[in-house]
Amino acid sequence: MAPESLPFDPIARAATLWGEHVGTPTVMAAVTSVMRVQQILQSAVDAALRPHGLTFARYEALVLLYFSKRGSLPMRVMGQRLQLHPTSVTNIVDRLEADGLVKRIPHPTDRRTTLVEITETGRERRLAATEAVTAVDFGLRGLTERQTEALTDLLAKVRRASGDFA
Amino acid sequence: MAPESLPFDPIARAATLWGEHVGTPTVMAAVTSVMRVQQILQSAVDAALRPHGLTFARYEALVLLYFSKRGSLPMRVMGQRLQLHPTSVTNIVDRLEADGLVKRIPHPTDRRTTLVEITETGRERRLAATEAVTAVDFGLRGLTERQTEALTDLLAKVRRASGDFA
DNA sequence: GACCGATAGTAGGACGTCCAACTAAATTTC
DNA sequence: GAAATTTAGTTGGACGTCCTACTATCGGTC
Repeated sequence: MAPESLPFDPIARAATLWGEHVGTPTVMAAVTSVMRVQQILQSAVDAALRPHGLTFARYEALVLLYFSKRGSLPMRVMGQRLQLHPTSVTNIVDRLEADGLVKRIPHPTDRRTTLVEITETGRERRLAATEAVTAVDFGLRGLTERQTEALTDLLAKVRRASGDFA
Repeated sequence: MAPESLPFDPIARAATLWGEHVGTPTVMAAVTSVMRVQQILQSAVDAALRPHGLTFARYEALVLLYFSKRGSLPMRVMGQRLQLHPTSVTNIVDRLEADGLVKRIPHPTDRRTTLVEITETGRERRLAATEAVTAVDFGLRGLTERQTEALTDLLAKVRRASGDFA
């Protein structure tokens, strides 16, 4: 979240900061923009979730469990779905569990595996939080449907070139 | 950084996770993509900088000071330029100072203000780090020049709609 | 059936970000 | 000129992310 209103254009800043030193200014402007927009989106969502005692990361985990068939998933699978390091999953589940929104239960056959199950409280919390998140529309109101698709397409190219989509 | 290769497409994931619940699936896909690409870029840059004992945040601060007229700036100005909370600036300057790359000096007329000055060591470190960063080209190799500009334009719309660019 | 590599999860630590609360100093107001 | 307000920066705490290292367990292989 920007700490104050910003009298400085970060794209101009990119040019100032980097000039011809790193790739083309064009590339730097794009990099800076991605970083900045991510920050904007993250802030908007987190602000909407704060009254509900959730962060975006924990909310995503909650949603993931909610839509799972049995309402529970192994931690490993959560990490894959949410693109998170195993230790991050541990962290998030710790906090969700402390709030009573999920609980850890042993896997019936594989004793290495821990299942995380959403609780009734967790389901209620997800519903309330979703309403809050829906209201902000993820801060992407600046784009038309078509432009939103174009943005996704361009980003997909980057991700493909970087070996995302495994 | 993705902890492992990812057998799961986060865009499909967005649809799965959110469905019609939050805005349109189109919007969610874009949000997810922005988040993910930011992560990719951040990881690529940080990996390039790690051998030089820097993170992207600290590197940006170093570059900012390097290109400043006097080689020094008030912390407040650094926060504005880098879009950071004052406490983040304190944190970053603490670490840079501990590494001898910058030093704090009092402002000549305003005793509230602390100036941060890049040291000779800091200048050398910036040079080496910039070479490393240049090599990764910021992970945006998947786009043509024209596409890179298009990406920046789309993101600029989002930022404008969110009150960025103050 | 005993080893041995692969897999699931956790512990501890580093880092960057933010917020709330605080001190010190400058500026504005009356 | 004194009081109130604003501004600059720090401290302490919360959070999410990652990495390295570790334990426990599973599954092949011999």
